[in-house]
Amino acid sequence: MKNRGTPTLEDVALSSKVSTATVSRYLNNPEKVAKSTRSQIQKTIQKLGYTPNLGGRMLASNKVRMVGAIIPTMANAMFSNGIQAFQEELSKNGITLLIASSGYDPKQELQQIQSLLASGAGGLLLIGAERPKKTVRFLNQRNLPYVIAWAFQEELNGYYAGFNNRLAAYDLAKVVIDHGHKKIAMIAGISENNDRAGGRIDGVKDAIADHPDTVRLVDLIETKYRMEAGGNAFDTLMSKVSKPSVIMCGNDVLAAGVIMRARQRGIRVPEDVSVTGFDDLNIASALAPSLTTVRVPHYAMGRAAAKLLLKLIQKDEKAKSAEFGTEIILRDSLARIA
Amino acid sequence: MKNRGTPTLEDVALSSKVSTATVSRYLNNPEKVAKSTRSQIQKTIQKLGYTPNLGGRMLASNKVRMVGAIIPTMANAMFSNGIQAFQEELSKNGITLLIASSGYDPKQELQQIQSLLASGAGGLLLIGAERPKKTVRFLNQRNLPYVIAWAFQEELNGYYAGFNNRLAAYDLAKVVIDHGHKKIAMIAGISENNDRAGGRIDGVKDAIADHPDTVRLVDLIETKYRMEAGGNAFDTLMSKVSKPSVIMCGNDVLAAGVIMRARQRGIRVPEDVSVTGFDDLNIASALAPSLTTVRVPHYAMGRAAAKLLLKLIQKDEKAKSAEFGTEIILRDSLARIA
DNA sequence: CTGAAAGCGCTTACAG
DNA sequence: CTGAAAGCGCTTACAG
Repeated sequence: MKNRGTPTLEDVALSSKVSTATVSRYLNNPEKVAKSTRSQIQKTIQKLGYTPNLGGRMLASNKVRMVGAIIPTMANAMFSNGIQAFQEELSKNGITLLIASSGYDPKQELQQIQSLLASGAGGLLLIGAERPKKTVRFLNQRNLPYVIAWAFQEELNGYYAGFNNRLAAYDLAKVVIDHGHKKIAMIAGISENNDRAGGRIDGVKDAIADHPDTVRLVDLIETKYRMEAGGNAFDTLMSKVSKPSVIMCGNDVLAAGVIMRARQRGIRVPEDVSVTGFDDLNIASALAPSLTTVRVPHYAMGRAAAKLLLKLIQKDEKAKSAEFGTEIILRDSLARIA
Repeated sequence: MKNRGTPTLEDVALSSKVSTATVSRYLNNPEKVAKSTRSQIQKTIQKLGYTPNLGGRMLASNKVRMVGAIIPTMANAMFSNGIQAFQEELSKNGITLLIASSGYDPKQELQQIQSLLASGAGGLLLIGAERPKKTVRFLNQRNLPYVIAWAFQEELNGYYAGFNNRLAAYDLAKVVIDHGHKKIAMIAGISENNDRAGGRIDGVKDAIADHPDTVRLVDLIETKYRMEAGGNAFDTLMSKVSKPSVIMCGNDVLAAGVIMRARQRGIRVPEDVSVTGFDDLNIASALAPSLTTVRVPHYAMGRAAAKLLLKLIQKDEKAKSAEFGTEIILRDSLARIA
């Protein structure tokens, strides 16, 4: 014992009259150590109150002990469920989650990627497929396993655990059109640097393009995913001459803002204007009227992302992207019109 | 370059034609390096895509680089805002957040504490003041700095960044009673192992005890913080002979469940029964009727928790607990009755 | 302002 | 089943 406070593996070895190699084996592969030696070491570890030093371990071996996730924001239910599932699955496999947020800013995302790598992340969960070349280059150069969630693009390479935002929005828009709506407005998330927001816009446009002579997009506003912003966009839309019969929102938070503001303005949903959302957060069913939206399998997606990332880290050849379907949840905020 | 994939500090040194000491200085105290050397190193770091190896750093110095947070659950907006703020503040100080969830289970909490420590956490954020002696003993034995958030108990030692749940609930209950309510029911979170849930119950009871002859607690149901559970508890309450005039909920999620279920049952809020929440999540203002609740300064609290923890880690003598006040937000779900 | 060198605590072939 | 020893990538007095 070098008498320096925290006991080291060497202290344990000395005190147990074995080599450091044996103590290390005891720690990592106890079955490779003779029973009698085992109990001897066990005893002195107890006595000294020894705990392995992470720095030493990390340096000497290259086992992945941590994985990072960078999400646009935590202050929002959109990612909570998925991340919870992701973390649970990692924890089951003895891996710790490092987490950071980018505020939807690609520069911050790169910064946080670097920061999490510097903190020992041996793999990464990223949200969405769209990011600057610089970031992708950095990732590839480091040969870093990473999984993209909340998106799925089979044409691009990379590993995904997600869903097709464009298709999901297309399906919802088709249902909206089937309900007789011909004047559609959209309040979307900001599509710059956000392929999920962009995909949802494109999906709505696709469905409208199927009916070029009858259905049209009367307005499209991109704004932040905040209730207040949704409400403001609603005011803008309703102040125009050509009012929509339905407002399709880029997510449930925007839709909640719209429904709330409509109530304040004395505009009835869905009698005066229909509203749809995206995500099926808790809030969707609690709103009045309850919200027609797209259900995203957040929890399953988060789990799948963890499993996929774990496979990539183990260089498992069978690692394969997972695509999730989405489901349209019809509730009261969407009216059928003549 | 040893041509082994990940570039090391030595590769950077070689390629920059300086010593490893200088590169290390550049990384840790750039001002100690000549400007021209600085930009030289900067360039080759960029070129090689170098990121410092955590194991090496940890082994060579004892700086705290990571901090852990263990929260009951991430799949819930209750903690999102606070954790977001906590993470942002850490990030500003170059510290990475390790995160884990306990599922409200003290055993899992201890497990996760050990796991985060083994992953290099040099400090911890914990939720609530109540935990088994075993856990507290472990924490103290390791001499580990930690901050307790979402609670504040000046009589106990330890460091807090939080608020007094009991007092906040007491204040709200007083307002409820001032509105003329005499038959109060409460749908609370599960108080076992949860001092926040317990404190809120006690606060309501305290206020009722101020009016022993006129006001009474007609019912108290403890249940999980889920909308569905809130709805079910509502059904139970309304099936009893002695119905409450107001249902005080342990948080906004439960209240949302109540309001939703009431709507389904054709029971009007607040005409037939009033409802209150706790937290002032986004959902509170979006509900119909909008929810009277207690606003908790989640964001400020998260930031303060990070600042406090950072001070503790730096052994700053001025480290001091921070108590936050809460605010009652009067909205439409609470009626004044005769 | 910079470099040579020791050392942080562990793991892991390799040899026996 | 066990040990001697090299080496993982970094930081930090110390000397210049």
